[in-house]
Amino acid sequence: MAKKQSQKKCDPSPAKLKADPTAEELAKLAWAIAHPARVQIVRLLIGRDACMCGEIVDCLPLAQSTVSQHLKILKESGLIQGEVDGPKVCYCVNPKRLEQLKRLVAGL
Amino acid sequence: MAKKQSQKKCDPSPAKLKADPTAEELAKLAWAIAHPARVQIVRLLIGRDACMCGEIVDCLPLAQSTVSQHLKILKESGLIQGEVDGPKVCYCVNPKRLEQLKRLVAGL
DNA sequence: AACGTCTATCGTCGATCAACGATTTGATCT
DNA sequence: AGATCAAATCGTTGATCGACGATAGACGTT
Repeated sequence: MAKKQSQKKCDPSPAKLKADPTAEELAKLAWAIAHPARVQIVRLLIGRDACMCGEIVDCLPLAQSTVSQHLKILKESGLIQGEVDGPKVCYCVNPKRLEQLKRLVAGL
Repeated sequence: MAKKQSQKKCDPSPAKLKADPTAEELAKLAWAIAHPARVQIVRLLIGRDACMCGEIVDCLPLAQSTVSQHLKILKESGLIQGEVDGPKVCYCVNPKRLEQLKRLVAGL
């Protein structure tokens, strides 16, 4: 008690908690939904199973370019994917990635 | 702002995406763990049930002031709480808030 | 080929984050 | 009181976000 933890470090390795791939993975996925607009987009896609960019723009009080940016962030996280369908792009959620997010959060 | 978007024809019930408190709530909680260091802090607190700030600093490759900032963010999200214990501060997770996060993510 | 539509990207701007060192605050002990 | 240690806050810096308008690219249609 009241002993200075100069020797009793929390981690024996000097690398400390550096090597924690799941922490970065979870942070990355959490970051994807760390904005109300992106949460709504994800929910929209889950509810509709698929949706074009234009529809999403119509559903949100944001400019088209802003929505496109949010979609890009979501795509980079792997939570959603968009396949080109002619002149349009059809977005849908990536179930595996969504499951991974749920698993990581549930495992906290 | 957003005074020019005149209710497009996205959905018969546009109010659905307007007032969406859970989206903001989820975004807020997700934001709290949207950084690897904060994920590690939360895990640390869950694993130890309680932890002093100094211990957390020793566990992370970050300066004390930086850790303190992350703790502040986590505290503001409600995910953790710190009670003053003499000269030190004992941090612990807020189980209710953590449950809420898990529920919101699982409910996606 | 030219046009119109849909989407992505560019450039900009203000606001915020993340990191640090230095300093201040707060509580305990001698 | 004074010394000491723990934690929070201050002030700064560089990087990134979030928003937008404007523009460029891809594709089907005329």
